Amino acid sequence: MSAIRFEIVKKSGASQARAGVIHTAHGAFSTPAFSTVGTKGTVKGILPDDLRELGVEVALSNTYHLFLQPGEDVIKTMGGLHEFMRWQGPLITDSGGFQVFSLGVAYNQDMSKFVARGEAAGAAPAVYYEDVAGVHGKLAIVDDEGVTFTSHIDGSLHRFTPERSIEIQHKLGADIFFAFDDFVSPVAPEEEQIKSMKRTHAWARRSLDAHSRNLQAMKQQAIFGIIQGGRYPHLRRESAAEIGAMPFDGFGIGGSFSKEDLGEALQAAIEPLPADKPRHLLGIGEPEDLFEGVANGIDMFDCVLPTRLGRTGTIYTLAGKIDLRKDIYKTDTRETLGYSYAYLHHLFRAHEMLGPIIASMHNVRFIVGLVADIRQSILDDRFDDFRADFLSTYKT
RNA sequence: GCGUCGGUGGUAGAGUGGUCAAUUACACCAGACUGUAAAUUUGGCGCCUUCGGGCUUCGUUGGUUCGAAUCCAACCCGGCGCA
Repeated sequence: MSAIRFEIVKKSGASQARAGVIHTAHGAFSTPAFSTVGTKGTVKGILPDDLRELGVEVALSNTYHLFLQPGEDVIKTMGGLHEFMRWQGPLITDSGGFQVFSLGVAYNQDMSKFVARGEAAGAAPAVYYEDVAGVHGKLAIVDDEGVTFTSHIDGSLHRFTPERSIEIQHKLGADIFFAFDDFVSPVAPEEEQIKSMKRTHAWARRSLDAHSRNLQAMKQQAIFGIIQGGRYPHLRRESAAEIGAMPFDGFGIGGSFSKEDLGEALQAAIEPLPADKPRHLLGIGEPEDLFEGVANGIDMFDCVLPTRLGRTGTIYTLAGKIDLRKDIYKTDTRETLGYSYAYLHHLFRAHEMLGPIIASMHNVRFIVGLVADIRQSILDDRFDDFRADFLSTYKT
């Protein structure tokens, strides 16, 4: 039994690309799907009604952030996250595993889930998180049972275990949520990656167990397991085989990648997975990466980039990204959403909040629209052509 | 005319004898951003540079001093007060 139903409508002949529909307790969304990220229960700067008009069908929030503020009990009391944030469509929550990374090993390390071009795995700094937690001002310490962390908001001490993460996610009530996972630096050596991956596997089992003990939640909420394995294809394969054999409703591909081996990592991570369940590539969202993901069989994406870039003045165009704050857009007559680039340029220069709002809306529409076009191209059996066409003019 | 306060890099505004090419903010220029510690953030911002340094700057001119954005004098410009 699963709280969602995944219907595959079309499979591409030439690649692993596929188009489908996922039915949830709060309606359906088409796949490939791009989920906008609303970490704290809001897609920054955009009203739910506007999201819908921009083509958004599904949104993703975060367990860690909502646990800290306002707290899962407040949200449960207010009728659940859908009702609280007034988004009545399909909703996903991330488990907080990523925050273990970003507030733990990656804290103050100028590190993201993507490693710089050419940076080799294994070329890691000489210290790892168990050893340096606290010493280097990390906010999270990981052990096999769970993670102890201090709030980045007020410094208060908390602890997450897989069971606790699931309990919180039950209270939030998203249609789809993720198992609690762990991952390490993209440049950590293999033994660290293995250790972290095994921990993720154990936590996946515990997440599933915790979910299966709540029959009410089982009926309404689906749980996705997360595949780790870093940048080693054989670990990706191993992780996918392990997680893929567990009775999850779908799967997330987590962890870190580099631009060059994204395709290879995805191939290894997806091949062992059951074909009839959806796959979500966590946190990935540049146009070229979306194509790469879909080509390898990804059904769902989420990414902060449309809103983060929009908020800071950069918008997507068919020719590539442009920074509207630059002087050259001062009198640019091109328009988006009915507003000229010149006006947006002015709003950003003047630090008016409408600039980030409109630019975020533009980017969300661009990326969600792109994924919708990708879906159509799969239905029309011309995904590869569409990909080539798009990337021939889009400057990365 | 007399008195008084003041003239610093795009702007505001620190600095009041060496650690000053000159704090800081804003502006400007270039960059970053991939399960959001993010309406964030990094670098540059006199000229030249083999990146060691070199050269010219703090109204103007001259002076004191080993050394001046900082002290003195005259002049120019501005605010205010008195005539």
